[in-house]
Parts: sequence; structure tokens; C-alpha cells
Amino acid sequence: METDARALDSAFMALADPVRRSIIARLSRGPATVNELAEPFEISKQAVSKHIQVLEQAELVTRTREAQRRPVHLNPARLEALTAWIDQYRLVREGQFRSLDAVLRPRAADGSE
Amino acid sequence: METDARALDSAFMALADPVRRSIIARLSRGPATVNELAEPFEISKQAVSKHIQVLEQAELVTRTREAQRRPVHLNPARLEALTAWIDQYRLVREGQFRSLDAVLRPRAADGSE
DNA sequence: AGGTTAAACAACCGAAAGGTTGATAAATGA
DNA sequence: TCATTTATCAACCTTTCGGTTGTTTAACCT
Repeated sequence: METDARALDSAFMALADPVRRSIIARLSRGPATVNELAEPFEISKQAVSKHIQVLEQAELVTRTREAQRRPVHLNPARLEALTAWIDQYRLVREGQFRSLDAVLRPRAADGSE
Repeated sequence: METDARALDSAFMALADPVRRSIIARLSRGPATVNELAEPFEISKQAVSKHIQVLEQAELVTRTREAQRRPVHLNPARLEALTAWIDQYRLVREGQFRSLDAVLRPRAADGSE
């Protein structure tokens, strides 16, 4: 399954921040509201809200509605897409040879993703 | 076992760019010089050189010296560190439905997986 | 030595990231 | 109805990113 380049851009970028990774870690234990997610951090709730928007645009999390709250849920499928991308190079490298790569990735030679 | 936060910052950030991911893809087929890496792109060689510096600081690649050339090599160990980070949350999530979700949403129906 | 090739260094620019404060919207509940 | 809770929207500011062009450094080859 070929993941779109923009999707990878936004997902990797979203994970390139300790606050957002911490939010992911928290959500792996179950959904949480913005207030709950903001609590451990020194920064403002608005800042955390922005971080959640970044994660949402990257489709790493989704949100539902419940009264005034908007619980945030982890989307493990996106995380899998990232490991899938990484693994294709991590694993290919094991064999170290171009021929193996040709077998695994019968594609153009210019490093398309 | 906990990878340093700064290392994750720089590594995920480095992968959040299509040019740099393409360079990783190319290097998975073996080392290459800056000129070779720059060739497929429209941007200047200096720009590619900067991209390589970003990858190098993230320790996703290393460089050796060979006459005037400075071949760039992939560092698969860093890629593994990233999948290791992702996997700890991707896998934990499998069994998670209770906790806050059950408390906050007695009539849950999200079907996001 | 002089010329060529490979690549980094440096200064600069526009756009985007990450933060702030203040105002607003939406649903709840007294 | 009206205050409260929850969270977003809107400006704004500063720093970083990704790109440019121009200038050096470093090693090679006659």
C-alpha cells in the first residue's frame, strides 16, 4: 500500500515534537479530553489544542463529541503506516545488495517513496 | 531503553520531508555522494547538502571520506529506534477500550478500527 | 604550480512552527 | 435565562526551515 507523501510529511512532522509524542503516549492508555491532555504541561491549553490539531491533521488521532467535551482517540492505523514506511528501508538494508532491493521494490530507480 | 527525546525530535523531523525520505530510499541501495544524491532533484546542490546535514545530525546517516568525495551511508540503527518508539504505542492500543472511554461514553460507538 | 572537481560555509529571504493573550462559540446545568 | 465549563478562533511575536546565490575549502590531476 503506497502511502501518500503528504501523509508521511504530516505524520512524521507531528511526531517530531516531545509534547505531541507525550500526547500519543497518553492516548495509548485510552481517550482523553483536551483539558486532561493539557494538564501535565506548562504551556497554555490553546497551545495543546494546536498540538492536537496537528495530530488530527496527520490523522494520528480522531475526535468524537460528548457534551462539551471532545475526547481525543489514538488512530493506530497511522502509526502502522509509519512503521511500514521505515521498515521497507530498514529491512532492505539488512541484505545490503541492490539485487535484493530490486526484488523487494520493483519500481523506478530514483527513490520514489 | 528510553531513547532520548532530542534524538527522536531530530529523527522524526528529518523524515518529515519528501526530499530527505527520498534520500533515505536511495541510500538503502548503498552509499552515494552528494552529487549523486542531488541529481534527481530540481533544487540546488547546496540545498541537498543541507538536507544531508539534517539527516546526519539526526544520525540517520553517516559520512566517510574518499578523496574529494564524502559518501553518505544509511544508519539503519536509527530507523530501528523509531520503529521501536512507534511500536510501543501501536501495540499497547490493541487491548484498550475500557478506562476513560467506558466512563465517559456509556453508549460508545466509534468503530474507528 | 595551476586548474578542476566535490562539497561546505555564509548571508540572506519568505514561509511555517510553536508559543502567547484575548475574544468567541457550544453545550450543560442551576 | 444565565453562568459555567470546554474548547476553538484570531492576532501577534519570535524562532526555525527550506530555499537561494555567492564564496571558500579540500583533494585530485596534469
